[in-house]
Amino acid sequence: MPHSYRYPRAALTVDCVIFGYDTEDLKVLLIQRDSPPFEGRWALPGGFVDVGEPLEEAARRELKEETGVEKVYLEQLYTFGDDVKRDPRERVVSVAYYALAKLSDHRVQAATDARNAAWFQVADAPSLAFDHDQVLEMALTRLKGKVRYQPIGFELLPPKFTLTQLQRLYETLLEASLDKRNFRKKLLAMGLLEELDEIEQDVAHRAARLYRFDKRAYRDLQKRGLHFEL
Amino acid sequence: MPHSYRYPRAALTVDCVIFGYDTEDLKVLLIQRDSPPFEGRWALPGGFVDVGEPLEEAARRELKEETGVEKVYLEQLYTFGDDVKRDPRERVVSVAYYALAKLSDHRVQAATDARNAAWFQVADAPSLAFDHDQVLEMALTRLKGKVRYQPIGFELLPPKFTLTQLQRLYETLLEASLDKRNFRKKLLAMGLLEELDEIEQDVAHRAARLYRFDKRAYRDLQKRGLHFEL
DNA sequence: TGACAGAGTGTCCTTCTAACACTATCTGTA
DNA sequence: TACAGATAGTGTTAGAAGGACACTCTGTCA
Repeated sequence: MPHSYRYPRAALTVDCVIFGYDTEDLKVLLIQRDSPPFEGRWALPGGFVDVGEPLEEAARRELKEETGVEKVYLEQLYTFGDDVKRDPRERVVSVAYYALAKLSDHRVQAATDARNAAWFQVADAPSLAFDHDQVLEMALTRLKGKVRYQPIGFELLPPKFTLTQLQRLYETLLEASLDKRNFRKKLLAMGLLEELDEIEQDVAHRAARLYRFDKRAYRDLQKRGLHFEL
Repeated sequence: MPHSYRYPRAALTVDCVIFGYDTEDLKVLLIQRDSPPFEGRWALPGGFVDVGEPLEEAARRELKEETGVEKVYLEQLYTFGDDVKRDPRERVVSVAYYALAKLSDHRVQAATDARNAAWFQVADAPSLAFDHDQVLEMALTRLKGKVRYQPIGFELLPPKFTLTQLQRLYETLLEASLDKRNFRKKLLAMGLLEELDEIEQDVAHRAARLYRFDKRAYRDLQKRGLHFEL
């Protein structure tokens, strides 16, 4: 049953840039397109928004359908719609979201939707379909900016982590190396970390103490105007 | 000539939050709606995006049509589309832009498009049509956040200004009072201000020296990773 | 038991931040 | 013409935060 409008309308899509961290590298979740345009090329998960569907819900739905990943904290990134030919078929405006996910929590269900989904190292991701290279780059810039003044880094680690893991994560995101003592001093001084009575297991050296992110302290801090600043 | 699609589509609009500063208060540019829905109510300037039109261009066009204001630096704010009933007529997704304009440069052309347009003090703007109260609030939050680490404040002043004017502007935006000596020290140390050989005219007290924003120095700084931070 | 791998820990110097008050200059009026 | 009013302009100091820096501790494995 076709739907008619007095004037032609752009199609509306959502795309998701999902970052994950793997004790080593920053990763991004991609799918392989199974139909034209860009058949076979890798792309960000995403798709068309239903007319009765909230934008963020559409993003979540597509993400789950295409990769099996769910329950991530999505944040709106930007709406891409200045290039009217960004989709070769017709005018498409796309609202991009981004998120941080713990890789450990999100083993990808390959080919849920008859599609291939996989984590790629951000550093050597393939060239993507549509303008998704641009979208990814913007998400990365935003992530790097945001991590400086909001402790979002915690989202990328397992619930219990060592200070060294946390430091490595920040070093990866900020592309800088940080002083161990200063890093610890600063983070502990913020009071956002809860020291646990547990230590790492199964490592071939002295085991490090485990910490947990103290969400309550974080919320309290936020109300009084947080200054995070690494 | 009607246009048909296999699935129903949301309509796409743009809205503009234009801030201006008036040596006293922060203002926002509003229009009065001349037709339903919300006939007679004040709203943000904006309207439907043409299918072949880039988003930002649509925002600029609507802004000019409805208020006469042009040549402002628009930045994308957010895309509102989670409430599917935000427009009572049908599903409408709106991409919001915001901008800073010098009030002196932009005397509003009243009723350009058979509509009333006017600057309102942000503090006592009327309740707006659609979800525009929310949009305005978000723009304000963004502006306040941004002003801390990017010297956007300069956009809101005439090309030549005194340090006191600049300080008042920041005090208005940050809703805080700043120490005169510290403020001057810090701003001058950044090297973004060019001291002119001119002073204020027609004031009933000692005339203050005029300054200009040094865009070249700003661009140079930005490349080396700007730290503005008031 | 010794070599290896990373954990954990303090001090000092420098820089930035915040608090603070008086004199200078111009105008307008008595 | 002088004085009252209004705002311009200007430095110092004390405390806090940031950044540089190196060695000992603890566990594992060969």
